[in-house]
Amino acid sequence: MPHKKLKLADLAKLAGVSTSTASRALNDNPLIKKETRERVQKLAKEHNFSLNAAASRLRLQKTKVIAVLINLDSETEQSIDDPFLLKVVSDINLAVNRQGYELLLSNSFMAGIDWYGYFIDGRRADGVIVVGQGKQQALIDNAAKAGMPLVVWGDPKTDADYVVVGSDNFLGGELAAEHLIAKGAKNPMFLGDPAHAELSERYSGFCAGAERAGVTATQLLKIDITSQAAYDAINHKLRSDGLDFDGIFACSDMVALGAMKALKERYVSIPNDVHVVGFDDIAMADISFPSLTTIRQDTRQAGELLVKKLLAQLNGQKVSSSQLDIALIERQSS
Amino acid sequence: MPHKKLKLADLAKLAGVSTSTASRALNDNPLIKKETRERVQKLAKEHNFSLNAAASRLRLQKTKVIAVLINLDSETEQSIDDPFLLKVVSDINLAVNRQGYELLLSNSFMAGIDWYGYFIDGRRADGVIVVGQGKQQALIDNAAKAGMPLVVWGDPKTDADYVVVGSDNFLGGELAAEHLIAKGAKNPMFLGDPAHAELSERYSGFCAGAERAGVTATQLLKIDITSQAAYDAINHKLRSDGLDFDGIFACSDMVALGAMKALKERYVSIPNDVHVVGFDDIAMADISFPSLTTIRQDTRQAGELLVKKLLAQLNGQKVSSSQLDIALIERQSS
DNA sequence: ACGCCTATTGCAAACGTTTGCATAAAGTTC
DNA sequence: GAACTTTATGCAAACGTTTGCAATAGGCGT
Repeated sequence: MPHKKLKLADLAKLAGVSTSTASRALNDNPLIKKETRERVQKLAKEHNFSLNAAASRLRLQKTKVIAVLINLDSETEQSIDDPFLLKVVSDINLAVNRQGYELLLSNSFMAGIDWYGYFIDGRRADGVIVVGQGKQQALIDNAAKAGMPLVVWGDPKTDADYVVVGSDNFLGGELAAEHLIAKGAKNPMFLGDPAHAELSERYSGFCAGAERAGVTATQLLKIDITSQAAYDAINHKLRSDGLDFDGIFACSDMVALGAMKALKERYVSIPNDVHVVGFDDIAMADISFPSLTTIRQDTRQAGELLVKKLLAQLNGQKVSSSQLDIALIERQSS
Repeated sequence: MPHKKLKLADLAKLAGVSTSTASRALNDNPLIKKETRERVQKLAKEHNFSLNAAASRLRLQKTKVIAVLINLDSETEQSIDDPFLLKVVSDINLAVNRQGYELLLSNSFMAGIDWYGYFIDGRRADGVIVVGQGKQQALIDNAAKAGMPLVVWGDPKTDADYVVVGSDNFLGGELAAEHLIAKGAKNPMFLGDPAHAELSERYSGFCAGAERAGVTATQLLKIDITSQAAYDAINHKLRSDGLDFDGIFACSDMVALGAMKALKERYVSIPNDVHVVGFDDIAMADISFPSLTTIRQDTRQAGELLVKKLLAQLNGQKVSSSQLDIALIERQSS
């Protein structure tokens, strides 16, 4: 069947009206008589008619598209591998769709230097959600200054001109520290890289919480945010320093799991010898053995909020950053 | 700075040429004198000029966009949670970008019933990559019959009118069975749901491999493809049947990890009492303890191939399904 | 000096919508 | 029944590209 493309004019002809009427009918414009509207809509459905989005976007100067820009640190173009990030993207996708928008999945590789030009001037999207603040925020700043509708997933305490949505990382760190110490840890250690905006907050919170609970000397093991790095670092530390810590607050669940593997291989008991707390609450946290105590980030709510704030901006409203609630989920690892 | 949008006509004026010349210059059309081309291009760069994609698409009848359609089984709109699927998407993203295309992330919720109408007639994308055959393939069939440029990630043995790229699932099953038995398993069990096209192949291969290795009686524990379901099912089985198996071939790593958790909680030794083999080789396979022997799927290559085949179709070439190599990665769980 | 070929550029139409404005038909008021 | 309002529809322009064709200029052979 040589399925030939219907354009609005064809549909209008079928319905015996003009294209303007057809257009308005499809948009349920009350200018058009109810019967006419319904007739056109029924016809459209029957013929599987769909508007040419390109033409529509050109005319409307709007795309009904939201771009999600994965902001990776690594210069080397790398695929994302932390399941948590992907979870965030997936939940954003859901929220975007629920609002009737489509999702353009992009990254710094495609968007280049001038995000405003690429997305907005280029009429590829009406607004952008940036996932991951990364270590350098200059490009985000530029885009924001150029007036690009923008929301960033990151640390909401960031003092910047753009809107950030994220968890209360500081509080998460506090909770983790207090929990570890309440469980008996005297020498808790932070595992991660405070160079990241979000992780820096977690680390600060961790130190503050520990101090408040009466532990002044905490360790910091600075590593990349991958399970492999965590595994290697713990192994190395055990070999060189021995077991001079009895609690770990890992900056992410993947990091925690990597650390736990190293501990288990050396027959360090979790939680008896070392208490472990992670961050994120990915699916694996519950499935690992022992299951992982962690700080849960509500990605579902995050997605909703990111999109809501972006759409508000598109509507010309002034919006500000906001923090998501987090919760400590106690499991076997502590 | 009230960054005002440059259109091609403005850029042309700046360069002192007509819009047609400017357009051709940007496309490096040799009709235009080299100097002119370079002058226009330099000017474009300086002013961060970018073409209005909507207008361009309208005129060209091409979008330079590839849609990725996540085909979830569940009627309930659910976010994806298997890290492997997300890995696939991420690698497709990479490959798509490398070809200069953009990626529209979509799903059955947005695309509705008539994929051809939505994506192609609607000028949202030039072609579609469907991730996941799922249990019902009618919609894929319809789209293919309507002539939609299409490649599916699934089981390449599927006898269908559309092009499928996927791993050699049958061989994977065989390798897993042979490996389990070589390691001493007498009563291997398959964990998964053969209703899925891909899993059915894995199961068939598993049975064939076992039989060839001299084990005729294999068990099948039919479960949803989630770690939680695996955990519950193994728990339930241990309680009701006791430990009447000594090898598990799980249809995915997540399933394997869920099963392993149940085993570990009941002090069943892995690999001494039960050998476990998974499928996919997600990051967690290496990080779990004991680390998980598994059949690796090459998602990187998958992404490349999916995109390559789709572009070939767009070029009018006839392409056919193809299989990816897989490999058994031996780790501690066997 | 003329015609012809090549190199470079510009003109104008077309892609398919949406919408301000004009129009036509029908109803209302005095 | 004239003037006016209301209701429903159509006309035509505009969104910003790309490209077939026409046009101009310069070079070259005779």
